[in-house]
Amino acid sequence: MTVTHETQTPEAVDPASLHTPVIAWFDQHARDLPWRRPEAGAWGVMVSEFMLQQTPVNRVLAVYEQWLARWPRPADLAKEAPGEAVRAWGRLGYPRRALRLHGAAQAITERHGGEVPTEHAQLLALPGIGEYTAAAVASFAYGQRHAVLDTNVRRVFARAATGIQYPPNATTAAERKLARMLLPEDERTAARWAAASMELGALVCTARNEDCSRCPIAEQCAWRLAGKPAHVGPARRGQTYAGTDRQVRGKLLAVLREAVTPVPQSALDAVWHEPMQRGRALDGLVADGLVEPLENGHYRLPLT
DNA sequence: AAAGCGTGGTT
DNA sequence: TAACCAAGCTT
Repeated sequence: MTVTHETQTPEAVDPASLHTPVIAWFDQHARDLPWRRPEAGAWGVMVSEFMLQQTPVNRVLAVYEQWLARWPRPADLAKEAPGEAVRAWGRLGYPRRALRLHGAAQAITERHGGEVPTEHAQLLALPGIGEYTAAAVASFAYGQRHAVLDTNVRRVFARAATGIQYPPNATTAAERKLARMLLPEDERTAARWAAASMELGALVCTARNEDCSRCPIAEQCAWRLAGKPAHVGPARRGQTYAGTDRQVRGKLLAVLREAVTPVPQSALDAVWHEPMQRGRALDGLVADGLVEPLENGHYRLPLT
């Protein structure tokens, strides 16, 4: 049987021997991020998780602060027009996240009395919340015991436990099983471990230019002990962007974000020369609920 | 289940 | 410079 990078058996690792050094390292080196402060609350944690989906911390910080100042509770956002959420989202990218966060705020207001739900299943049922975000909110905001598998943690586990440079493109059952095996039994320790292992991946065990000299578990790292073998397997999915519908959508929505009043078709036509692709992109934005077409041929961010 | 979905900094 | 990378979700 061929052993691929996806089915490779993890080295025998003693979970407990990882928890203590990683958590101790976290105590020393954790960044002071606003959503980690007590006053952030579950809503702050949830907002940060939406914004951090595929978007770097540095770009999120300013928008996060403005967002929480303007909408300090889910109900505050829920009563706004969805277009205001899209506008406030600014240039974070993937603006459908803004729409979903707005929808999640409405659901929280209607179904959960305005409080971010504590149960993983209830979180998972909210728009824009998947496996990772549900676990992250439950763990970071409520101190619960969940395997929190984001790209950072997956990379740390791939290296430290499995001995490979990069995890598979999509999260596998084997990764989930490993994450559950490594999760501390004690709830408080598990929540600490989730944040600590993620931070380790973000600051030290990075995708490129990892710094093993600063790693608290370098001596136990299967990948390092194996001589840091180079990644084998399918290349990571490339994200071509230039000339795609995504780029056109971005340009169209940028015009609408800046506009205070509805925008004429001509203003949108100016952002892209090719009419077919331009029309397809605009139709897509309307279908997604990111843009509202008016009777008079003008467009705006959605009021409802 | 593979593809689509933004944006900008780094290498 | 083109490719890679960044706390994923949805269909």
